[in-house]
Amino acid sequence: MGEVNIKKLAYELNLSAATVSRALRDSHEISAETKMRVLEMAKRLNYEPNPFASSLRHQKSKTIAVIVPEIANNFFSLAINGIEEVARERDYHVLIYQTHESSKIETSFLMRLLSGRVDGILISLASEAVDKENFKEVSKKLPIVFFDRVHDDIEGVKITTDDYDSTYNAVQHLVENGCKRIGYLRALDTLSTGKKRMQGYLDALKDNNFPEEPALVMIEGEKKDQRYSLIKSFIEEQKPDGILSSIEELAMPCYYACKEVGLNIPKDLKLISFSNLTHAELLNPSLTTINQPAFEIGVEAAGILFKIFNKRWYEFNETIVLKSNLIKRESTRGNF
Amino acid sequence: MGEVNIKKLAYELNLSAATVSRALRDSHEISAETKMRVLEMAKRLNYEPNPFASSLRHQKSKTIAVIVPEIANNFFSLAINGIEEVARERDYHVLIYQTHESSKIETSFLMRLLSGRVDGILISLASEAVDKENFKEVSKKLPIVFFDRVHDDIEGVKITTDDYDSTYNAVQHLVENGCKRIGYLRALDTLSTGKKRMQGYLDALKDNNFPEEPALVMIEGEKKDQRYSLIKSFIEEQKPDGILSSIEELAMPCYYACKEVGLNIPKDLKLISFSNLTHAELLNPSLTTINQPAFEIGVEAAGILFKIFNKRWYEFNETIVLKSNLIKRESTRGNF
DNA sequence: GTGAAAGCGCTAACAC
DNA sequence: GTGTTAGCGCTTTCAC
Repeated sequence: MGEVNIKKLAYELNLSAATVSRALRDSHEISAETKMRVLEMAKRLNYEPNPFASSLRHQKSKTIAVIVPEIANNFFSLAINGIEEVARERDYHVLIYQTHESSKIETSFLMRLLSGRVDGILISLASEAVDKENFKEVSKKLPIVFFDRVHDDIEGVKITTDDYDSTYNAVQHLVENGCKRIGYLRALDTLSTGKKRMQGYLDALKDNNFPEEPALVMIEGEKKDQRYSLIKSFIEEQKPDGILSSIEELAMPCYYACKEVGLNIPKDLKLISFSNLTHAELLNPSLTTINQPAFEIGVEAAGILFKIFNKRWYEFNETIVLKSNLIKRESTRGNF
Repeated sequence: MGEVNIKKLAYELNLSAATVSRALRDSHEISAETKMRVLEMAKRLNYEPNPFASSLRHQKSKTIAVIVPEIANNFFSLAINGIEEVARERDYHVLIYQTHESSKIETSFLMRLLSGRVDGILISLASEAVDKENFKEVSKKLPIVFFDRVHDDIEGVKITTDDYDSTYNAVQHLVENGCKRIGYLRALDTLSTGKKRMQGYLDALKDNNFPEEPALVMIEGEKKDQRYSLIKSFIEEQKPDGILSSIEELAMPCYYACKEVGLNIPKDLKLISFSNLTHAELLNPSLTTINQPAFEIGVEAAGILFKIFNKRWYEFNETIVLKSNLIKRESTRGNF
């Protein structure tokens, strides 16, 4: 309840509300002197315009929504960081929502946002299978930019990384370092992001004349608390000498499992993973990572959204691909 | 621009807007049948109430603001996670702002929020010296809850951890493991949070009859990119056999510095730090941490804010202290 | 260059 | 139980 409003300013200045409003918006119809007087009074009384009144009037909110699976995640928190910085530059506000990988929650957020609360949406999809129709519905009414976790069947503007190349090159790196049985820890398999990562792995194996061996692909179950035991038995049963993890959350348990099983990384098993751990360097052993430019993805995604605001947004249907970085460290060092 | 509004619904149903509005809010004055009809039509037409209109009417926004130094930080992202979950339960929206430790940016956010855009604020203060007057001004108009990074001179509701005990006990642990020269990496010194951590360190030294030695307290400079070199020379010059770091960001460089200087953790130097690293266990060596209940702090802070909404908020001036956890690992193992 | 009036969508008094 | 009216604060025709 900003108690001082335009009416009050107008009263104090012996002007009409209309004039004050125009002066505040620096309209050319207002004399320099009046503008001065208004601005001064506004400052003196600590006037803050009521955002709801002007949103109601303009049908725009100066607010964007960010929907992510989790905030407490090295990748997403960095991306949000980038988004927030861009938004701040433009005096926009950022609403944040986490889906915890549930498409039901995701959908309910999207529906709620159709009310006009935001001018646009930045979203990284939940891994649970999505309702494509929903997105079509939403994107008819609201500009929406997808980042990192995207789906081919859902049209729209997308910012991703070179997922296919990343896993392809990662496998290549493992092969060069002598791996013969390369396991893959699969995740995000309902999303294009996950499919591309998987395909890069498969194609790289093929190009190296490795036999197809489905058992070397570990499929994550529903429950997150089963990850560790799943990985442990995977390692024990399949005896891979290299593991490529498609998400950071599956790579960490490998460390624990190897310790438990008595395997040495990298002597017995080489490990590489998508990760935005700031201190992958300090792990024991340091982790070879596929490092995604998370901050830049956030900046890019937000940047595109603002571009869309300034044009007719539905003209856009592009996909921008940023490059990830393969950072070689001890976990893949040496040959066998 | 939710094109379907109450007027449209009213028109379709041959009712007045007021009746529709009442039906939607489940008013007791409306007949069961009418309610049914309205609800059905609303669903059929995908009606979403315009949040700005109702905010304007009610002078409340169903939105809270979270102001933190950084989002991409293990502690803050977890806290935000907790906040978001609580907000979601209550159908509230969460705006996010990062100050990058600048009190100027912090102040400008606070001022902008006075417009009524949010019903309350959760804030973790920037380390840069704060303008107390500002907060008094803001908290007159808006409920505000401080968490973790708090300031004694600023009145208000606060959620913190047992900072003094944490450092006191950490020093105790180092002493028990044979440390004779315990260095302290100081940060947040303008805030009570930082002062309490420092005091816990000082008192623990005194209680163990250690001589006062100001040079063993490393004061962080302005520039973050100087952290590493600062720490390196600190270690070389002061030759501490134990280091207590008041923030995670100062502990990580210790690893690099020790490697560079040829010191072994924990054989030559024991290290302990405040940290919410998920995988402190996997560092080389694993890091003994003071683990703050970040998620719970977020939940608690948001919970209190909602309590304040339901009562007369200015009655509150309490401080809630949650306990941190000292998790002993290899970086402080053994005696010399 | 300034003012009066209407309206964005919703809701609460006040009718009946 | 339902309708009429006014107004939240801001902006924008349309007057003058």
